[in-house]
Amino acid sequence: MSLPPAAYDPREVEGPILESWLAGGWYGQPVLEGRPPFTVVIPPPNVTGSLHMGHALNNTIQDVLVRRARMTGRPTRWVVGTDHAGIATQNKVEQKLAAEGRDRHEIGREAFVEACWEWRREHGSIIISQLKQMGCSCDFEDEWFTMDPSYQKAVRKVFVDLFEQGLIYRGERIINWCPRCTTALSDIEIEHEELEGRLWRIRYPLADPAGDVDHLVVATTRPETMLGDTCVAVHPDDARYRALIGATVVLPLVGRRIPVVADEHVDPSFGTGAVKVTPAHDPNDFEIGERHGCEKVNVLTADARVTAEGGAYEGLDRYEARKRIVADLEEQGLLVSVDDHVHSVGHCYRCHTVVEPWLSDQWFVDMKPLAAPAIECARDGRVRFHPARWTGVYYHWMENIRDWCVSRQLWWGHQIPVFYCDSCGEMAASMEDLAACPACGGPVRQDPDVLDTWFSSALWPFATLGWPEKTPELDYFYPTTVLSTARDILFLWVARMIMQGLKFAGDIPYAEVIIHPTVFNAAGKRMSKSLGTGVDPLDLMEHYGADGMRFGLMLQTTGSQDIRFAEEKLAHSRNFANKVWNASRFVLMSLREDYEPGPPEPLTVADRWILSRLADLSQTVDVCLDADRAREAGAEPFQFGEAARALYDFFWSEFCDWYIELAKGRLAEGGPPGAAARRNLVFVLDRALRLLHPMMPFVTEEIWRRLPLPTEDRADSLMIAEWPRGLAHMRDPAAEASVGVLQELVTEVRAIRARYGLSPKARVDLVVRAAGADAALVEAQAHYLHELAGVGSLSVDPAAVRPACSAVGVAGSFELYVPLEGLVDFAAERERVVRDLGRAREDLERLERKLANEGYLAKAAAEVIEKDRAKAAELARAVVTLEAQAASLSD
RNA sequence: GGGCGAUUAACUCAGCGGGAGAGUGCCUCCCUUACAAGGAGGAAGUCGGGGGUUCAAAUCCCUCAUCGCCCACCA
Repeated sequence: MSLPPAAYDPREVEGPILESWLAGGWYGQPVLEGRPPFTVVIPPPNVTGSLHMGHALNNTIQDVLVRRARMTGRPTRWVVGTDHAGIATQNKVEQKLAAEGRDRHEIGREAFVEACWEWRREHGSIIISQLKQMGCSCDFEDEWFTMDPSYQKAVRKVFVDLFEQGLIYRGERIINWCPRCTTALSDIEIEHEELEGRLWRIRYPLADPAGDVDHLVVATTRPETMLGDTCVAVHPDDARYRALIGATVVLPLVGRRIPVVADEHVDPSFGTGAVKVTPAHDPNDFEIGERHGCEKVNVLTADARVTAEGGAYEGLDRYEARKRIVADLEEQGLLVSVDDHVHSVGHCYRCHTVVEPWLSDQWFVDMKPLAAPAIECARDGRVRFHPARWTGVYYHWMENIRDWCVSRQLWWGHQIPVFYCDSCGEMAASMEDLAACPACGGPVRQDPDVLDTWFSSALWPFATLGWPEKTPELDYFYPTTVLSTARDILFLWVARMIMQGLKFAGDIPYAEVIIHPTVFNAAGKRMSKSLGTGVDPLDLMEHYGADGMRFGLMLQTTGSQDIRFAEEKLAHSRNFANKVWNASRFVLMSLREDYEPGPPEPLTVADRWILSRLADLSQTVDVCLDADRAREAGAEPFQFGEAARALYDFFWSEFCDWYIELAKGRLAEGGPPGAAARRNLVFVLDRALRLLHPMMPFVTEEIWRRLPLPTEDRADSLMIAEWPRGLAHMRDPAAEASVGVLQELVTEVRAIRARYGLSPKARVDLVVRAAGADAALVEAQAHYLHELAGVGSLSVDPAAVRPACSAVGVAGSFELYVPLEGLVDFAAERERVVRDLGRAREDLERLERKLANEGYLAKAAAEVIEKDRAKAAELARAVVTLEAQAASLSD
């Protein structure tokens, strides 16, 4: 066998591994009755999208869970696909047309929709291939799109059922209107931003002056809407205006005579206490208008220009109209004052244009009946959020839910399956397209609007398993196991999936919801392609490997709200992959021709120690990644960062830095000790690779194949090898304690060597003062001290005194001396010893005070007290030792 | 207006009732036949301020400050 390269090169390795995985048929697994499935649905990325850091993080999380579950033997299904993304896609295609000098109205609806499909064919697979590149083990054989024919059927069925049950209705309401996208938006598609605006105070003259009162003053942040004012409202108890209730004012610039009405909604303390009411352009004003029977005058067109109702201002853009109106009012002496005023302004979440509250006919879903069971399933614990604090956010939204405006004035999307008859006025929702009116047989036309994209994505967990058909997959894989997603779509998507799942699939869509941190850039800004503040995951994979990126992300995934991502953070993950590669290379190269696979042989304390540490690691990883195991252990589930850290520390610090180094001597010796060391190296490495695989699939798979360890279980791929279990019996606290002592001794001797700049080849003698069992413990480790600390002769003596010309050290409760003829800087040694002595005395005093405290002795846990006593005893010995050393050095 | 989160070593962040940790960076030494993308050693923090609970607080409670996010019919 040729020697594998010393450096792991992801660029060379990942491609072929990926090919073999895709060809292997392991990604999506079939129904296997009798075994619990593990199902995840991917949050479907927009077809227009390409991989960003949020996807990289979220899909790493999902893949870690899916890969682990697959190894435990659960049939796994990770449903993948893309979202048609109504507005986003329509905007892209419109931009493309614009670049060609055309627009959608010119080519017509049919051709436009075809252009969208064309876009999808060209761009839709980009993000899917990027997921593959990351190593995501989705079921790519079963890729979904939210506009697939069967998916369209599911969407239509949900609409028709809701319609027939009276849960969908059409109505004229104030909705959020994006004048650039020219469509309605739901409330949660609006992004509010605090902006510095103005508060204008405007004089409205009374039609019939009463005494010396000939006007009142209203305050507004949007003066242009005055064109549509149909009354002025004051609070009924406001003494300033009581006499004016019922009076008539003449609307400036327009001349319309409008009443002054009394309404409880008015806050007398804001502005002037008198509100101009524009029922067609403000939700509150709409309500007031309804209560007082006021006219609704729409003064803005779909693209936010003034309508004919605006008289002289007709055709002006809303902001131009504002300027002109303010100027005209000022000229007429009706502008009382202008003040700065900070208020929050809604923007379109797709194009960031300021939205207009606008009166129009739209379709709404009655949400309260759907919300009730969705609240219930979280209350009774069937659905759990992680971190748990999101549960409260979810309740708050659900309990204050408002009806959902689901119609969009777009062409790309699921067209609303409602047919209107112009002859008899019939309105019918239908699963099949209607050619004639079911009531009168007259001609019908279909509603031209499409449904909110989120209406269809809400069905994702069951529509992708075949619903409304009763498929075996739906029966087996639904409800899904875990959903992992970003917090910004908790309401837009997650909450609605829960409502629709309960309503239509008859069960919750998933039991566990992971709300992962948001990825920000190093400056703490949201990563955004358009702003150029993002990091491209593809570049990261190029430089650090898919494993480096994945592991780096996992290390940073803690319970915190966000991740400030800086590229440098990935370097040590890439190095870690290389470390794993080299450790494996070492273990494999140390094996002999005659190696026979078999169970581990815990021959020495070092063997027992590493096996114990491995058992601990296995437990930690399971508790961090498996919700059931976490609950058994009373721990918070889904601790990706903690699992990654445990893997990293175990592999690098414990396995590489200590165990391999401890084993080297025996490997060179050969014989039964060497054979045992090989068995243990193979066993521990094998299990560690399995535990690492979900987070670092490529390097571990490459090792599995290229450096095949001779173990019993040799699956074709590490991906389907067995997940380690049943290691708990290897726990060995005594071995862990012994190796702890050894580590302290070695570290202390190394520190002495470093202090005096001894060459790595130079041997030193070591004198340790210890008695009884302690002495035996140290003596038993003579050869390790030899190998790891360059100790030549070791002498353990209960009455040892400092040899002349020796450096001194303390390791735990051991006092040790290293004779260094002619080398020792006594002044420096003394200074160090005195410093250590000071610290030890302080620590000891603090502990003694604590141990003398009656409250502490009465109330603290027995094991805590025991631990402190042991610690105090050790410190007391250290103080004695250091005092003696200090004294001996002062001669 | 309501709510949530953050504030720990120069930087980025873990830890969240009983010994202040990691990575990066920095200093010293070492190319020791797994790995220089490495090894060994080291310096570095009154855990944002102030109260409180407790035998014991970075960790729980209150409060203040700063930063970030979410929700809300803030004319």
